[in-house]
Amino acid sequence: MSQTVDRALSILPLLAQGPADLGQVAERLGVHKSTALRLLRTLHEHGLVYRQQDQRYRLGARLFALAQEAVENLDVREIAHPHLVELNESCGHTVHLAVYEEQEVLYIDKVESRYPVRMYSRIGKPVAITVAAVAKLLLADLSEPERRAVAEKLDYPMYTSRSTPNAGAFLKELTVVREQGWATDLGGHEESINCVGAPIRGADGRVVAAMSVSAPNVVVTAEELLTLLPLVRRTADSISREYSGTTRPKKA
Amino acid sequence: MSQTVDRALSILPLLAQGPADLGQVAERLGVHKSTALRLLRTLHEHGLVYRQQDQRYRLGARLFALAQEAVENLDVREIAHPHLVELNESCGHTVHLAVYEEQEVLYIDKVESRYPVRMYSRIGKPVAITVAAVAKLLLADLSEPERRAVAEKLDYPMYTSRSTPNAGAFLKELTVVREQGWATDLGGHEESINCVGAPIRGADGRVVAAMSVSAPNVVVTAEELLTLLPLVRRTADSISREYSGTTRPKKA
DNA sequence: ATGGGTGTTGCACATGATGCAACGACGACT
DNA sequence: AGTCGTCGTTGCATCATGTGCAACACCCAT
Repeated sequence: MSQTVDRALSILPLLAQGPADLGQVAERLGVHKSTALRLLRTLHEHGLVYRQQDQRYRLGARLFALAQEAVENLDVREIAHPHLVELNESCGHTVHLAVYEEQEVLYIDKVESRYPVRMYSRIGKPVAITVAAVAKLLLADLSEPERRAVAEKLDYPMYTSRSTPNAGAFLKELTVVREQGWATDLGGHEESINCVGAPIRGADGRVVAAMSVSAPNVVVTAEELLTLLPLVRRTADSISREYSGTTRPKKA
Repeated sequence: MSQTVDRALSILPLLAQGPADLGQVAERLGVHKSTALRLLRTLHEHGLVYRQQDQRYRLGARLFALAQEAVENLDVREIAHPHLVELNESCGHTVHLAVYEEQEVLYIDKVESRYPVRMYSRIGKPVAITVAAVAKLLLADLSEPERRAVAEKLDYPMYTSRSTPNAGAFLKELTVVREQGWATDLGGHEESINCVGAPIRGADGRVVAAMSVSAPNVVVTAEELLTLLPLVRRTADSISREYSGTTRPKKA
């Protein structure tokens, strides 16, 4: 809508692919060098873009700070976190929390049991939307036309032989998930990893987030993991209750 | 430099403090509502801003994705990570990696030993620049006038009684660090926590990053932690060598 | 019904963004 | 050493673009 801003913002994803010099930016934006320069300078002033020694531009530090603050302001996360930790302590597996936004599902919290894995490598990263348990839960709550629209637009990469193959299968799965109120991912993303998840609902009953427990085959079988389902659902419900309590419903 | 973009970008930190509605944004920007609307729409199209059910705006998901990709493109981090893990395994303490950028020092990697702490609460967050070992290392490498300029501009919060009290003390400390090639933070940020750090240098000898090992008093005394210094320095040097090898020096 | 509070649209104006061309700095190549 | 080529930078004239206004549409509360 605003051409100037539009152009400026287009620089960010461009630089996300790697550093670029002024000429490259101008070219890929389709504008004159001087224009690109001014945009970059403005981005620079706001710390979104950084100029390294070789004069090339790359994404800047303020982006982290912003993403940081953004995630910390999500009240669902705030409320859910202690519950996630508790669940993790009682079952020992990895626990995820995710939300849906603009056709994307992304993790906003994670509690990992054993290894001190680089957690940020996941947080913020888009989830494998067609197979993850949390993704199914979040999408299942959309209205039927919305679900259909999203399902059509998605790609269906076959991570494994048990990945969701196409839109039809996905919609069907969503219907099941919607009715049963929980979801699984049995080796659909990585052959040896299974997940069980449950939805977190706001005061109006709509799904605002989803959580899941993941564990590799080598630790527990899928059947064993499924025995955790009641516990997962209880946890999700606790979070829902607490969240509904603090949040004053704006809608009917 | 570009007024429109400048205004648009000013919205981001504003929203970082919490969701806001159109009126609030317009007011705090000092522009007409319709202007704010157009800016927000543009930000929205790029996914940097999200509109929640109550119509208020908050920071959007793409921000994470961008911050994500940004950090993953830092080649120092890529190279350093395995070394950090190794160091962590041999000493058991928390290991940090940080860089300097635009008068700020920020963590870009962290390996934590025991607890599955919410690691992202730190990564990307600005470091306590006047006391942290890594901050001293990074700033010590600046030219003398730069150091002075930065030191003057900083605040010197007294986190503890051993925090760096003022610019003079800080500059003095930087000189020491510069000469000895390593740095410590002995309870300067949190009373019970000590750190030892060493610089990582590029092919041209300039400090490109800094790493440190941190441990609370209750686990090891400061003296014991200092015995790790040789190991920390060796690790930093290994990273430096590897980084210098892969990076083709652009400057003399 | 009525009022105040939102968010939204269309439009006339001029501000501010644009591309050009010329300059300067630096390195490379001969 | 000299010259060419590349890249970033600047000032400027043009007019496309962003701007604020005022009116409208909407929702909720009274």
